[in-house]
Amino acid sequence: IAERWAAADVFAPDGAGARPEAGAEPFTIIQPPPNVTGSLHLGHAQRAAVEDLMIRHARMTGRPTLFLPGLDHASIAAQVVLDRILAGEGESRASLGRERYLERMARFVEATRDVILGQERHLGASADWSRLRFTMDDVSAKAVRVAFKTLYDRGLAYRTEALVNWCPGCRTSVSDLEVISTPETGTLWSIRYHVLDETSGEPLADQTITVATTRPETILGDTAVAVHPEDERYRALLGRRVRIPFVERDVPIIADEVVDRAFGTGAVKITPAHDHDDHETGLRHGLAMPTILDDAAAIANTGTPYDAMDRYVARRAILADLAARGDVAGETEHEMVLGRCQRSDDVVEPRLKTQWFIRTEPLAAKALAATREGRTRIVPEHFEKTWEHWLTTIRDWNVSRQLWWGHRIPAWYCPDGHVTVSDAAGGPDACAECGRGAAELRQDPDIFDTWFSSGLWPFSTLGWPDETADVRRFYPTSVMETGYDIIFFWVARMMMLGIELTGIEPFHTVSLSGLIRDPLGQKMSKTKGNVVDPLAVMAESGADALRFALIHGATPGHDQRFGPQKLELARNFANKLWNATRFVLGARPGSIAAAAPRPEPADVDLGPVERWIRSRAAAATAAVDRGLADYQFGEVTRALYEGIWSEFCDWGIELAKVRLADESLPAASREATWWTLVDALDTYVRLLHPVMPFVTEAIWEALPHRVDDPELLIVARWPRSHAPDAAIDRGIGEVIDTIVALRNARATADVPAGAWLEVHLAPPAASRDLFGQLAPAIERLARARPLRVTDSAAELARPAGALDVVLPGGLEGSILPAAADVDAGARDRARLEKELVEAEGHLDAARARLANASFTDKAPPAVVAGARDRERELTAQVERLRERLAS
RNA sequence: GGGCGGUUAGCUCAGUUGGUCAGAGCGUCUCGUUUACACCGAGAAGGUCACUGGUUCGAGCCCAGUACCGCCCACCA
Repeated sequence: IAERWAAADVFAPDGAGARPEAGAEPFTIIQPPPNVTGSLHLGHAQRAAVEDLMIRHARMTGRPTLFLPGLDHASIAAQVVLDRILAGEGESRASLGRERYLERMARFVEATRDVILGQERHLGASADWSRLRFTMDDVSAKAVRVAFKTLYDRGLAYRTEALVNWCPGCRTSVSDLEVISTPETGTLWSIRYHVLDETSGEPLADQTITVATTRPETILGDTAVAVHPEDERYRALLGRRVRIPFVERDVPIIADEVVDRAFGTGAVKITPAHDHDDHETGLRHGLAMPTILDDAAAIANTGTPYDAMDRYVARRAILADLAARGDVAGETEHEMVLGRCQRSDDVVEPRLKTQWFIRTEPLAAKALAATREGRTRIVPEHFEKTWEHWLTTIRDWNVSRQLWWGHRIPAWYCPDGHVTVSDAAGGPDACAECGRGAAELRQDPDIFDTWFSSGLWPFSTLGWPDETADVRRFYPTSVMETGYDIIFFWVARMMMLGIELTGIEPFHTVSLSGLIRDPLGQKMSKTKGNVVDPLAVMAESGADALRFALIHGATPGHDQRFGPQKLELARNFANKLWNATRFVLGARPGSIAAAAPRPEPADVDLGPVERWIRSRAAAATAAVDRGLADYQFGEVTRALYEGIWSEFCDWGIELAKVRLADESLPAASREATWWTLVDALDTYVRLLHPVMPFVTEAIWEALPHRVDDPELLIVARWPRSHAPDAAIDRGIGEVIDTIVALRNARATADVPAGAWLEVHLAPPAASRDLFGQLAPAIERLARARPLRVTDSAAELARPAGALDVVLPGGLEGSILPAAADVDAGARDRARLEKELVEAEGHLDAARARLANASFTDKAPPAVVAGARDRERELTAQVERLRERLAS
């Protein structure tokens, strides 16, 4: 089927088969391009299902739709994966070198991209594959260069020495978002620093100041000890100096308000190059900032024996040596928060580095304005608070990565240290400041944070910065759909960069889905071994079932547990629809030729059942439209499940069967019934297509079409919504309630299900005709034969043992027992008694409500009228039940 | 330390303008006749909608507070 779609050229916005309506506004969806690091998981499948649902719906409404597929180079994630593979081959980043490493990466990516794209196609994603884009392709590369240069020219990108988050495992800096705060129990050591004698300048054996630290190895980088300015305990020591052990550095005791007197000893060692607070303190006091850790987080440049030791090895050694000197004053267990690398889980070290940053405050302000002023809407709404909070407390974004796989930062440095940022593919011709030739310039070895290029995705994929036709037509885009877990990483960056660089919000709606969890509610992860492979699921249950299950269980922004039961529900549903189709196709009256064109059945030939079937299909259309408009896709599938199964199959088809089989009716009537079934099925199949594209396309192929229908359902027109027929809905509703009540009575009385019993019904006057017309259907569905519809309850035949049915609408019935089973009525008495108790309860409540003057005064008239009706119905029902029980 | 979300039938969850809203699927218990479907059909049992107050004629639905659970953000050594 997917091949037929492709052959018909329906995926492109203006594909030959896509049939966009002239003048219709384009609909563009932004999907997160999956990482090229491996294969897709259920989260991707959910994303793709939801996105494809929106795209298919838009396409069916005649809009030119752009669903642009893509892949993200995922620099750090990809490197972590490749490094692991290389390790298995006995190689490493270092052993290969930059060039060969990148070649190896290209081969790796080539292999995984085919896997990923295959999975997306398998799912039925109706993307325009001819536009497949990659965040590392030439167009993206140009967008990255131009974006960066623009930001630089506007003073929004700057290079500075600052404390960055350094991951020793990945050997790169990472952004604040990639540092995961992890609560851990550590140790807080108290360490004595010896105060210097003011005259000799030598440390005093007996005068010390005790500092508290969780990282003793950073002692080697200490350049001060700080106390609170108003701390009486240390006032006398202010201005004195202490000697830092091992490095034998003499440093001042300074006063700074950052110190919390109540914490630890109230004195804190200051390591400006390896701690954020200390760095600030160091800047305030003009302290030296020696770096004592190398890229691998081993001690370096201290001139001590600890050099080259790993940070934790050094920590133990230093503690032991301090203890030997008698300078460890104590240690206590300490609950603290450690920053760990999102990718490698290594403890991140703050380090001083000269790197590139994006000034985020002005960008964030614009993004906030966009959501506050409603130009971009976030669904579900409550994420706006999270959004607000993050964007109002945002810090500058470190975009330099000391990795190889990614976009090289287009900044060149001349021997004099001048910076030249260029967006030219070949780099600058000369230093922007001193004019030195390109040969003397050296390009920054670093690459960009992978999210920098992802942040340009909505427009870089359309050809920006060039003024392409695609940019003009499809930008800004319509809906950005993704999981809420990357709202900061990706969504916020797209908004910030998009508004700054293009002057307009990149999309009008941000639709955030929840995460897929395993049946126990745990996050799926490879280490837990609870990851589900979408391909395996599809092999077992089909792509349609997977899509339905993923969409059915979801509420916007909320996680869902996913397991086999949900899949089974979906698969059964597809099966049900398939079987219903088989029935409809097989029930074609002989008077209709197999290839007959589909007529609009004439109103005169429609009976109540046919009108009801149409009405319910209309109701389903309205419900689906509502769900789609609100991004409540779970509501869409619920409406379809209910409409197709509980209404169309359970009642529509069953009621229609009677007329189809009735040879006494004119052929036109039976034909109208069949065409009505076809029509309803057609509507349901169209409505369901965005969720379950494959079965519906297959069913559609087998259905008779209208003259203006296209070959393929994927581009068939979305059903027009019209109001349900309230009168027929109410009437058939009564019939259904009656049949259920008759079945109920039969079951509770233990009358064999297969037995035909004589039934007398006295429907309310308004429904008498309808019951008369539907008598054959009631007969069949309630197994009531003969069935007599009488004008009043008084005429009901009620021999001994009759089963009684009393409905709220004023309807009564009797089921006459077989002669051999006169006790049936007695067995059924309990049911009637229970019904009486329930009805009385409801009646009491209704009366109490109406007795309340403030209710009748203040409630809307329609509500009061409804309550009156209900009271009347209940009163009648209670009376009749009492009579029946009394007789 | 802030913020957000959740708490509805044994399980998984719907319930968006407060007025038949107490629901669905699975599971459980009965029973299966009518050739679309046993991946099915019919019937049934099962909930003081976490708790406490408040607003209202009326509250799963709005407000305040409490208790658990989960998530996000957070540079206190």
